[in-house]
Amino acid sequence: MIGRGPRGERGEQAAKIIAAARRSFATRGYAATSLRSVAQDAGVDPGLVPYYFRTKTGLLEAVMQPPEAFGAAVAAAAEQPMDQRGRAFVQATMSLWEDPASAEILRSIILTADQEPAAMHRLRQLFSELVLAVVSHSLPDSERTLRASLIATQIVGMVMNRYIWQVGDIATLPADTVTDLLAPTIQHYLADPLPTKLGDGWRLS
Amino acid sequence: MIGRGPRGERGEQAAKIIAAARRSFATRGYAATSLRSVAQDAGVDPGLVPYYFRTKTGLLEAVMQPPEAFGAAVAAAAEQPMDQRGRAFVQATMSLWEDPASAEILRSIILTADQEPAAMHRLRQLFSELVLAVVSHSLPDSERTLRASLIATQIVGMVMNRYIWQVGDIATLPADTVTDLLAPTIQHYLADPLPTKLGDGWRLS
DNA sequence: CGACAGTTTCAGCATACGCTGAAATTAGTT
DNA sequence: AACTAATTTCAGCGTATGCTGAAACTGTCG
Repeated sequence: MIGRGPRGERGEQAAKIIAAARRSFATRGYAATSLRSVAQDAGVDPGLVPYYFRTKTGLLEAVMQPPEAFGAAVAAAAEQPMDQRGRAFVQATMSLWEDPASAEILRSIILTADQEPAAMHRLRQLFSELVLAVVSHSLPDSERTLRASLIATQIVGMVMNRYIWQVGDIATLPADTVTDLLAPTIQHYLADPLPTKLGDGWRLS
Repeated sequence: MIGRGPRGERGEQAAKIIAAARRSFATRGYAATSLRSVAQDAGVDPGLVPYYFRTKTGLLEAVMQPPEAFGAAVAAAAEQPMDQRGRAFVQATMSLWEDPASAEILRSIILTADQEPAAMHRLRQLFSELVLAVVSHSLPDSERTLRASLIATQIVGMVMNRYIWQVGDIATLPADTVTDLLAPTIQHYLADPLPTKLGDGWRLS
């Protein structure tokens, strides 16, 4: 109704679309989100979405692109001395998820991982960027990836229950309490000896 | 082409539809599954789906309805003596997920939980039926639910990485090895003392 | 045989989807 | 002022969606 033609700064409408898409992907999920509804939430003409992002998966990739220094705190925890590293890692992960902007991106990825290869790829990437980095580099590769995978299970489980499903006590406790509860487990996976009887190719000691 | 009218035993077509829907919900997910594609996979006329299940969520509820003695082994683990219960619970959970039929149901629930309230409800129900039952009944309620929630985080994390996303070493290791690796953590959440500094209303000792 | 309830088929409605193409408008450059 | 490139609007194509309604068929029972 206002008329056609450019409006405000370049990329202003695109940013509004990304914000609205993030909100929708993070709540309704990817498949249940339509380009038309995104445009409406963004207060923008529906045609603008394909114009800026070409396809729906194009929009998804823009949504999953994190701002600068996204997991910097988590990566920094990998520099801590070994005996405090478990707790530092949990703490950094919690603060990442307690930030609504970051949580929206991560939720979008998790809720889309089983529908779009791009999201699955992004998830694997975050796994090796953030989790694998925390494990001691001086270990044999097989033990390094195993310990990282164990840590991932505990972190992911906390995330699903607290931030995705909001199920159980873990969802309502204060963040520091959750940190206190999980830090010992992460520290255990990080540095304690693991069960010795492992299958072929997994013998550690 | 064969002609109209009944075919085989009563409920035979309905069963084929449920089986096809389970397969699709467990892989593509709920929103990405169409009633027409389910009918095609089941080798059945599209009109039969609304006929037997009325709505798409009706079909979902049928899909989520487990066969008899679904989590019996897991529930039975709750009867074990306390010092072996952690390992028994992990073992039972693993065998539930290693069974393809059960895994299909559970995958359907997990992939749908964030899109349909019915699936979320079913998830919470499984949580209290299976996980809460394993914690000692002689504890104060607040500690009981907290320990159950901690166990849920570790189990859910393993499930997501191994059975849903198939990411990391945990996805490829033999089931018994995974059991060996996780049992100590579950046992810890089950019976070991928890950090004493907990927030208001959560002081344990 | 004839009524009858239960099942299968089929046509289709109303709506929504992702995406395209072209026209209309703007802002910036010369 | 003329020209150009980028942006916004809008109409709509082709396809798919969940679901409905009625007709055609089957098997069972009187």
